[in-house]
Amino acid sequence: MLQEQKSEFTKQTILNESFKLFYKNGFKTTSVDTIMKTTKLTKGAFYHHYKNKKELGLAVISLKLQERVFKGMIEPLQQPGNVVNILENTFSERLKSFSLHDKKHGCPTNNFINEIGDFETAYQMALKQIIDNWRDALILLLERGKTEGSIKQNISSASVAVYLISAFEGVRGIRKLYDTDVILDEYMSGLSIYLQQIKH
Amino acid sequence: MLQEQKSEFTKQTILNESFKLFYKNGFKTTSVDTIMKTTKLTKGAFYHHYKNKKELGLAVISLKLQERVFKGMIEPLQQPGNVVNILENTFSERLKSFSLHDKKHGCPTNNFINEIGDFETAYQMALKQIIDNWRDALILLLERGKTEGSIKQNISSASVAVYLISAFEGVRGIRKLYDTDVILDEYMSGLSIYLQQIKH
DNA sequence: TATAAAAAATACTAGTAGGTATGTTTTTTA
DNA sequence: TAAAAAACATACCTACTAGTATTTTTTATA
Repeated sequence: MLQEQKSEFTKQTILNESFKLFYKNGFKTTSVDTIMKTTKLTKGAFYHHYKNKKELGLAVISLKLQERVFKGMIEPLQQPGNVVNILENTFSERLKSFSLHDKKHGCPTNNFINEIGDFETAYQMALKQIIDNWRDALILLLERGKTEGSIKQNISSASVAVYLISAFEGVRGIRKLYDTDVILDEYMSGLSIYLQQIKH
Repeated sequence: MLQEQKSEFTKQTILNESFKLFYKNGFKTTSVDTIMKTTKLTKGAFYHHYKNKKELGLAVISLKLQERVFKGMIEPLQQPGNVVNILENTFSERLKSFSLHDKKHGCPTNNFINEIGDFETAYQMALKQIIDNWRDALILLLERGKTEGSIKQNISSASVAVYLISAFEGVRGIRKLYDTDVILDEYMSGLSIYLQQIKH
């Protein structure tokens, strides 16, 4: 295999395994040794590709988490159709689509935010980028709804966007405490009530 | 000093310092050594009063966190007055009352939930208790509102309760990423919009 | 006031953490 | 095909981790 391809493959493998382990066991409490054991590689390989654990953490945030939020929560907003329907579908369907694993361990982005969002500026900024992108995409959709007449004119799109994101991330955490989906069903019903209010 | 009093004082000191350090730096990443250094006591004292770190963690959850949520978010719900006003005041005033430290580090309960809510059943259950109490208190208030005619009859109190809690906990995390209170203002405005919908 | 018991201090263990120094293997290139 | 460079492996270092064993100090009690 070409050296460049092989090297890139190794780096991606480390990144992917790291994401999984951070998601399952937390960032700070997952050691470089543990990561490299799952990749069947050694520490030498790790420190050849990444400067240190911090650089890996930032890579997981700006590559894995960013992509996950984009595909799951932002891209679905950019379709044509009724704005309120898109909102309800995006938030509800996303929740329904989660595996047991993903329900148990919450939102990987929210986990990072709560674990290291107040730890170092570099992490803070990388995570902020994700939320800002999400918020902006929601605002854009809500403004389209106002233009099309499906969303009330007198409500602040930014406020609705932030409230929607907050509730979603919040319930992803709270669900960790329960063994059933009752809390998710209640969330979805609570979301519906909210969307009724912003509908024109 | 009486032995019993002195002993209880020491145990409380360890508990209080632990809460502060867990809040600031996380549970898993705060060592028993670090805790005992701030108390000016030694490891011998710690392991005399607590079986292990897990027991301490559970004590912080069921004593410190429980009390904090009760005083800040449950007790204010149990006053007489218009239900919608009580809800708006409780959630908004609480946010406004937070110090810079508390804004920076989010909600200590939510931090525990996201860090170890999926780690061990014992933690899960202790944390679940807090959320259940909060949820129950909100449902009780909303049901009173329905009886009094200030809250719409056809909305599920449990759903509204869960959505309110989720959004509150969610924004406490997200605020960590920002250096300003803009996100909190947007949350509060988004909350207002929600409460308009459930008002009769 | 001697003795027992509780509270706390000291010294230690075995295991894990991030990171480094150096060696070996593989691939590229001249 | 030999030398250079990149990819990866091995061995190790220092600092820190939860927890234990033992000793000293303080307090209660007979």
